[in-house]
Amino acid sequence: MNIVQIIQNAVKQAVSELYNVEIAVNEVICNTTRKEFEGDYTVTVFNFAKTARKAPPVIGQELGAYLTEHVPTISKFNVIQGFLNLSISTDFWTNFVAETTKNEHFGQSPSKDTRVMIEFSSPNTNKPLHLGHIRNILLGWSCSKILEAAGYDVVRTKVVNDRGIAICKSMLAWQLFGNNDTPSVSEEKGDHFVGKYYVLFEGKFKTEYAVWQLTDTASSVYESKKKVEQTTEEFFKDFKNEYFNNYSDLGKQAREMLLRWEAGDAETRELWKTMNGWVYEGFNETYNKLGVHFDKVYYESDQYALGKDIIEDGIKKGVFYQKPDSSVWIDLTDVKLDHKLVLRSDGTSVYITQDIAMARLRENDFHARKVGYVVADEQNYHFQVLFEILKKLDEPYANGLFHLSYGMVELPSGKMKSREGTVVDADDLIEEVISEAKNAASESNSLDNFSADEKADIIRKIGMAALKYHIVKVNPKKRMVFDPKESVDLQGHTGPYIQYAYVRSKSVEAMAANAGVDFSITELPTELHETEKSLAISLYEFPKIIEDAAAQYDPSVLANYLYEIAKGFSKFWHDVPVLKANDVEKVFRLKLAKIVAHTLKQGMDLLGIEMPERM
RNA sequence: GGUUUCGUAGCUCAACUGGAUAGAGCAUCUGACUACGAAUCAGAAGGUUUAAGGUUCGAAUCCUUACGAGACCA
Repeated sequence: MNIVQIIQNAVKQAVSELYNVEIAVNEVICNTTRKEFEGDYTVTVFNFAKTARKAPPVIGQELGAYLTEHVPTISKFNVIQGFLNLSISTDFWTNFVAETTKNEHFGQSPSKDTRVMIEFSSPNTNKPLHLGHIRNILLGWSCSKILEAAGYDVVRTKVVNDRGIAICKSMLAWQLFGNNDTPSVSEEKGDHFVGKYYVLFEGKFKTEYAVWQLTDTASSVYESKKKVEQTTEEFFKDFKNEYFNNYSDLGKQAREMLLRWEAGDAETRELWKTMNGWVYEGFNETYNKLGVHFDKVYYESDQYALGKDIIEDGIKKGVFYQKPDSSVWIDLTDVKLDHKLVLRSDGTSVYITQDIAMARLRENDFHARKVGYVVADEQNYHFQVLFEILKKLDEPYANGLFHLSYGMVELPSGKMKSREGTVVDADDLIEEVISEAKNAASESNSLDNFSADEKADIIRKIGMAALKYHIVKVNPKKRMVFDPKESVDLQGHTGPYIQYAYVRSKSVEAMAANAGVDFSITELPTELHETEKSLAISLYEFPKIIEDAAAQYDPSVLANYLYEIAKGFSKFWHDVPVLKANDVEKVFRLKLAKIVAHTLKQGMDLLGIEMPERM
């Protein structure tokens, strides 16, 4: 049992015995003591003051006396106002360090016997990945790793949005203007290549639209449909979609292509396969650079027509109802949501229908009892609705659904807008952080002894750590402002700072081994330096931090914790000598350094960040 | 218009979910490399937690209102 739980249980016991009041264990507030006070853990006793009918300081004294008597690891206590500060005996911490060095799996929880599926990334095939996708991918990946460490059996999936009008636009533009060009001929990454044609389509369409606006047809449309006080400019801005659907030649061609695709036209399907193939090659390259992979990829094209049987099933169960125009709806007013359309009157499905179908498909494949979707918070409402519907349909995994909702990424200049060309491309960004790491490395000579390949690999790890840590340290729920310049910072609260602490801890270990330190010494120090103790206390929390991060689906909890450890170690490094200490202290401090190294490496791995052995 | 999330140092983020004097990093200023590695450490300065009320032993955190920003739904 964890020391905090021991204290909580003992307090519960004490309150029951001393005051005849029954409280729940989790009502006992027990935190680490702030550093300006003496003690390791602090119990807040105000809560019991009312029911026990005594002044908080008195209760503190009485509880303190009880705890030091009944819990052997508590050596002494002091009371300030309603705060009971408890000191844990030194040998508890030294033993913790000695035992943990033997535990190669420190931080890994035992199996929870539960499968969890986590869906992330889920890109469209018409444009390359950008900064927003990077946040999604890093969150999804690190959550999946953290859940694994917390004892879950994790399945990673993505759903590729590979069909629809958007990809038809790219296909059409390539057909019309591509001259049979290919990514390999033009030496472009496949996803960028296809994205280029999407942009090209939009450009051509815009020109076509502008020309049309000068025609008589356009004028008469404007005159007959304009709202009061609406300028031509405003009107045509709003009218764009309608123009695309009803007047545009390019729009007509794109829609015809979509119809041919849906009809299964061989030539169209062939082109579609080829172009999506290029995109996947490009995506995979980016996924590899980010160090992520998936266990199962689903394609929207495989299942977009599914879901109708589910609708019928739902109508039979009385979950859905049909209107006279034969459209199908669900009434969610009982959970404070609206009536929601699940099947159009023409029998075509809507987004949510496909999501229901997808959920069932994956249930058949994996039987996961927890299912998470990593999707930006603009879709909060959508997932609320989806989850309610799945609950009403009584799906077996319905109670384990969660939406890992994250805030959008903004630039210092505001939102990213593809139209204004302010989108930060994923591949560009990766390249940039690595080249920045290279600049920094060239200023020091610490990498001089390495081969060019080794050097490049270390620099890549440092650059990627800067980028990934910068993103993953922010609470997912919050919108974040991303300044590309800051993402390549290598000092302070950053990934490379943590890597540096790790590298130093490994280097002391190596030096100790070279110096022939006698590791067989089992004697432990009887007193601890302040920085040793606070480091030990922090390290002790590692398993709990992983559990917390897993429970909240929040990697930033772990990221910030690892920074604390690295910081604690850096201070320790400066404050206390290791190799020059006496034998008992030397061996103990090396053990402490070993646990730091283990914790940092494991922890960063859960964030998807690699550690260099030297830097 | 309705629903909803958010507002913390100049900037980017924390605050153990209601606990002690709101903490870090960057930027600014000052110290520490002939030292187990200076991508480091120590220190200074920086705050009426958007504003006003309320709840209580105790509020950045909960409630109400206003202002500001974002998202979704028609």
